[in-house]
Amino acid sequence: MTIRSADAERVRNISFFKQADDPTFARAMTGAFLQRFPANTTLLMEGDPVDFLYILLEGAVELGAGWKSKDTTLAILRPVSTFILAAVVLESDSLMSAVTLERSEILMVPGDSLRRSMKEDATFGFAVSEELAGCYRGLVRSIKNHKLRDSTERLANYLLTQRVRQGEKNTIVLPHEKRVLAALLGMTPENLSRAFSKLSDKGVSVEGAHVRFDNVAALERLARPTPLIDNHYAQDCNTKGKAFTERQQGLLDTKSD
Amino acid sequence: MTIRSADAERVRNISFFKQADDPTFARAMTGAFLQRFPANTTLLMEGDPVDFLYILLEGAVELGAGWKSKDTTLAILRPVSTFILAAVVLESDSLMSAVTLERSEILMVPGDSLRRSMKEDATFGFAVSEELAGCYRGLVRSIKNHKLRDSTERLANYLLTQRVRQGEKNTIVLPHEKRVLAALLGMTPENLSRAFSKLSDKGVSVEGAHVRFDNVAALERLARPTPLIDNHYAQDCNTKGKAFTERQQGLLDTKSD
DNA sequence: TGGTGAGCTTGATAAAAGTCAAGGTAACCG
DNA sequence: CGGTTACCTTGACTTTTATCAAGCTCACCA
Repeated sequence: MTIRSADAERVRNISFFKQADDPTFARAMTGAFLQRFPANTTLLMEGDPVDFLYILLEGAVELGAGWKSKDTTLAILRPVSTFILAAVVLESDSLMSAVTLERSEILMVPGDSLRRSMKEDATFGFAVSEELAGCYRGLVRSIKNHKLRDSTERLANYLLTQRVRQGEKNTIVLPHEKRVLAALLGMTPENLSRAFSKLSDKGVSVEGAHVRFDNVAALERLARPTPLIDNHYAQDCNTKGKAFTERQQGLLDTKSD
Repeated sequence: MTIRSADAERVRNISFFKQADDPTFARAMTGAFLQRFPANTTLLMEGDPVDFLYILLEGAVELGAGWKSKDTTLAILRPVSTFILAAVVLESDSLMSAVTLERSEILMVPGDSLRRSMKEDATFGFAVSEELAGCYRGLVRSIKNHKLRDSTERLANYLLTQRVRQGEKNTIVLPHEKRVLAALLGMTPENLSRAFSKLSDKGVSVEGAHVRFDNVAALERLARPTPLIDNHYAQDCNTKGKAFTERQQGLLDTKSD
């Protein structure tokens, strides 16, 4: 198997592999291999059969979809993220396309291995169910974000989420190009610019990828973040003493399918 | 246990219970009870802790969400459907509210029983994973439907889907009030009316809940249905010889969380 | 050093969807 | 049977978002 042990370690730390014991983990990884892709490589097109679970270890991947000459971005993934887990579980065709945005390293795990491990080890299977449930809830959040908020409100909440993740400082660095950010927030680059200028009222100033907050209270008054939509903490969280992961995802952020 | 055997039979036929053996099924149903609710009863509010898996046996339920005085419908469920499965698996709070639209019968299954069965029986656990994966894909379809199509296109595709499900006849009966249908399709009742009149070009005529199609070809030319968005067959389907269920759902139709 | 191009912004315009107000129809009920 | 009510439709208007067309900035490079 062509996997460096450092990579194996990172994969093991993914929520649903963490709970697997060693033999199950080894069996789930049977036939897995690491592959490197340049930027702008299409990994998967809509409708393609899905043979592997993809685990992004380095780089960035955009999940998208198109219809009648329109295109839309469904999620931008950053390491470490898995994608098309749902299609793997169902042995069905992909509903989205996947394209690298940067040079990326991706671990490809054969669907058969994963499904077999799930069927043999109920604990591991349950962990995958938790992962799928978390992904589902991420999409519910996305839909709420889109249907209940206008573009300026979505941007305001995105900025506040980034601020929390980057340590509650009064400046943040945008992790994507603005056109990518616009796609992620479901608007055109033009409207992203306009949304930023609407937020200057609320003490938001932008210079390149740097955003400064001079009046967080005013921004929060507009944004009204809520745990029922915004998942400020993308890492593991704790409920009833049991650790599990529920990632923010889909149109909001990182990690999908 | 207060469950009629006729109801037990219907529950057993739900995709992910069908695959369970009898002892597992019995264990998953430990402590389950049937409850009747009048119309317009709130079963669950956003943010409520979720203690039960809900299985709708009779009636209709709307799943919705709100923010800042706005409200939106995420799905309309019809029997037999489960809901808030994802929250049950994760033992977390509901991200959506659930309200009966009609007098309804609902089987409430304790979350503990379900989770325990999943952890004890890998086959059952895998079946739940398949269900969650199907739900996830239903939401992906919903998002694509919303982001890639305008309201008239969504209506056109909805009508074609109903036509397939109701037997490819040239008339169908709308299964919901128009205002409910509007919510389901993500538009206002006013715009639903306008969308219907835009479709009169394509041979669509409406009288009350009855819709007639006089030029299906023209309608399809506008609607351009695709299996990557529209799931015409809400029932079980077959892939690689193995039966599994992938329901259409979310904003498109029936069945959720 | 001056050109080239990608990314971003700005303004003008157009399309899509929501809002508000009025009216029509049909079922239900006193 | 007349009146109330819920639902649907229609028209005028507003808001939101997308589109198109310039321009601007800045890094990169011949």
